[in-house]
Amino acid sequence: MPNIRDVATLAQVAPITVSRVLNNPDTVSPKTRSRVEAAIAELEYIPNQIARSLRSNRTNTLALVLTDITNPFWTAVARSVEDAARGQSFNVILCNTDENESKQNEYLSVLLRKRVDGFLFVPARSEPDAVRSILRQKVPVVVLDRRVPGAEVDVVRSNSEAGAYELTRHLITLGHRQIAMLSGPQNVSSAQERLDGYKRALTEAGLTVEERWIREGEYTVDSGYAVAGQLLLESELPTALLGANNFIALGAMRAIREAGLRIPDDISVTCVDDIPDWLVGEPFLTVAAQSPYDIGIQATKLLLRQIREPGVHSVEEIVLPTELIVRRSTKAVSTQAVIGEYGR
Amino acid sequence: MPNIRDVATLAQVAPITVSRVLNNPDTVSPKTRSRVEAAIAELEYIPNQIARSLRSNRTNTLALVLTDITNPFWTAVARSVEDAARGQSFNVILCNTDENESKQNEYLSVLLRKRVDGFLFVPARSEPDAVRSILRQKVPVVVLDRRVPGAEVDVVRSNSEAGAYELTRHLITLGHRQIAMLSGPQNVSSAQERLDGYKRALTEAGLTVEERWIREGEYTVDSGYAVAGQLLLESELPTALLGANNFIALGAMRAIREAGLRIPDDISVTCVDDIPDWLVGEPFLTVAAQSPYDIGIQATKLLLRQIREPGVHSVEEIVLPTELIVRRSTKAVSTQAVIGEYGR
DNA sequence: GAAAACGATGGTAACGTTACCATCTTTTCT
DNA sequence: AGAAAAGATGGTAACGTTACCATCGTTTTC
Repeated sequence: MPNIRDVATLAQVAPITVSRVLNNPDTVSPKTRSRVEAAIAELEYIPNQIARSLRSNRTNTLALVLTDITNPFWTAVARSVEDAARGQSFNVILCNTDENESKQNEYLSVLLRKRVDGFLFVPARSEPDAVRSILRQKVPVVVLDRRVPGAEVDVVRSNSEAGAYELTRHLITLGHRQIAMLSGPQNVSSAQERLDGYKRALTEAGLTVEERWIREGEYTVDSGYAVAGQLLLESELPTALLGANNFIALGAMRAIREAGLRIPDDISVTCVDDIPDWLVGEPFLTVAAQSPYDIGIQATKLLLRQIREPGVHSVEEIVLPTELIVRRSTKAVSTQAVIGEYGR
Repeated sequence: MPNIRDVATLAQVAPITVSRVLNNPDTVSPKTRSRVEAAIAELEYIPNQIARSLRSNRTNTLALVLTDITNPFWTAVARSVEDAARGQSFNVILCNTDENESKQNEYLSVLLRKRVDGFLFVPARSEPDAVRSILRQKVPVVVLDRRVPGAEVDVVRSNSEAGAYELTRHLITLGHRQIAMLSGPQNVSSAQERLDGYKRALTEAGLTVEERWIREGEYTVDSGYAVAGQLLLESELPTALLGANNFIALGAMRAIREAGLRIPDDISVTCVDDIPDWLVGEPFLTVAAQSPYDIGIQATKLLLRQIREPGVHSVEEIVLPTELIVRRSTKAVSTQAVIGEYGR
């Protein structure tokens, strides 16, 4: 592969002149410039960004470290981040951690070595150490989807507490009293908040929070399937089920169906996180929808601002609302008369 | 950020010795090594991969250039590529081209400048120019999902022709005679092949290929919606509809539903590409499923082989089978007795 | 017409790392 | 004991680019 010197030799100029043609064409006389451009074309010269990065300390690359691109929520985030980054001529390195801390830390270490210009980061746990290890190197970070108590860092997330609260209220309004909460891992802030929202709705409605209806699992289909399976073995079944995220609910739905029960006739099912309606023929799940595309856009904006304007910024926390979308997976409890009113 | 020289100074050794501790620890005496390691820890030194890459001509980065990460098919490919790359300590840069050629070419140019070690590439068109522009720089490439006549390049793809053929046969066996083909863009090989498979099945069954049942569109939900909408305005409606990919079928399903028709009672719908069953509560679409995860794994393996063993390789073409999965979106034509036999 | 300003171009060094060869010390062998 | 081999460490240069300063020639200014 030819380098800038080869071009310079062919065009009979100094390497620096070639550099100028590439970066500040106006500072080179038209005559010389066209000679250089001809040489570039003839050699099919492609500037070496590695060398540029070494000089400039800029890679024009962002790291997107998330749990699992396979979840449509994260797919949408990834798409929006890539869109926003592209517009500012940044590329995106994609990393799936599967909420696995050692995998996550390995990624962070490699990415720091690669000198990415910034991180869009979904920490596997609420503990601030991982985020701090980035901040300590003075590399810009924006945390997505989760809070990290103890770290001074920009965060873009949804209002999980309110989302779970509204869903629970929706179920209560439909007459449900036995509402199971399939919670996410409690060392993740969004899972905590969703559990909090569930509890608040019950308490405000004058109902008691019963521990037997609360089950903790992972944010995965398999975990939702397993935990719901367990729940369905009990003598008393819930009339409604709140999944902490879409995957948990999908797994639970499978378990429910395999147990020979019908949704929503026997059990209502709902969750935080939507599944894009164009993905499923007829959208079915009642959900508290987040706006993953927005989250990605906003986070990338914040990150690029940190990169472009170093100096000290105030720490930003952007909390986006969730939207209750009532579909066919929830239904009034048959044995009870209920006023069909929700969302307030 | 400290560099190798800072570490060397603190440990009272030469920079090269620090380099050795990092890359060939055995060649340094235990005494010196621990002194260096202490200095590394104290300074929180992070080796600069940029400088390493400049010397070694290796970035340990792959480019994944696909059409749209939002399509679950590509999501699965991306996931598998990332998994396979991680195992060999490579990172993946993700790029969405939306089948837009200028976007694609811009990406290729940036990625070549970044000196990625190889490309996993889904070309927007069948023309070989884009692939050739990479090959000319002697950068390893593997093409995904599509053939590129005229370019000597490794390809990993599904047998689209057979997939469409089997689906069409399935429909014919169910008694359908008015089978519409919502085809993909004809400058993409997979779309051509799917149309070919459709035609072959009709011809072999002694049916005539009627142009009015063939409509070309993009591989998107919106396009499927629009094209199907058009089709439904005609005086004679098809009894079955074959979408060239999942998105086209999903769009068509929306159009059909909005037209007040029922699937499969009024129209059977089917397509190439599955939608992961764990994503939808109850899988509904009859499809010719590809194996996106496999495609990604195989392609990454081929690419890493090219990278690891430069020399000349024979050009590989890996064609994976599709699998006919019959679900509830297809049904025998009511007015005709039909033998319920498919797939041979 | 001389001084000043400007425009165009080039030389050198530096970004951080490591390959190559050189040097010095220690161990092994006869 | 002396020579040879092995082990440990270092100096220098190079990867490809660009910042900084210098130089040269031309144009502008009074």
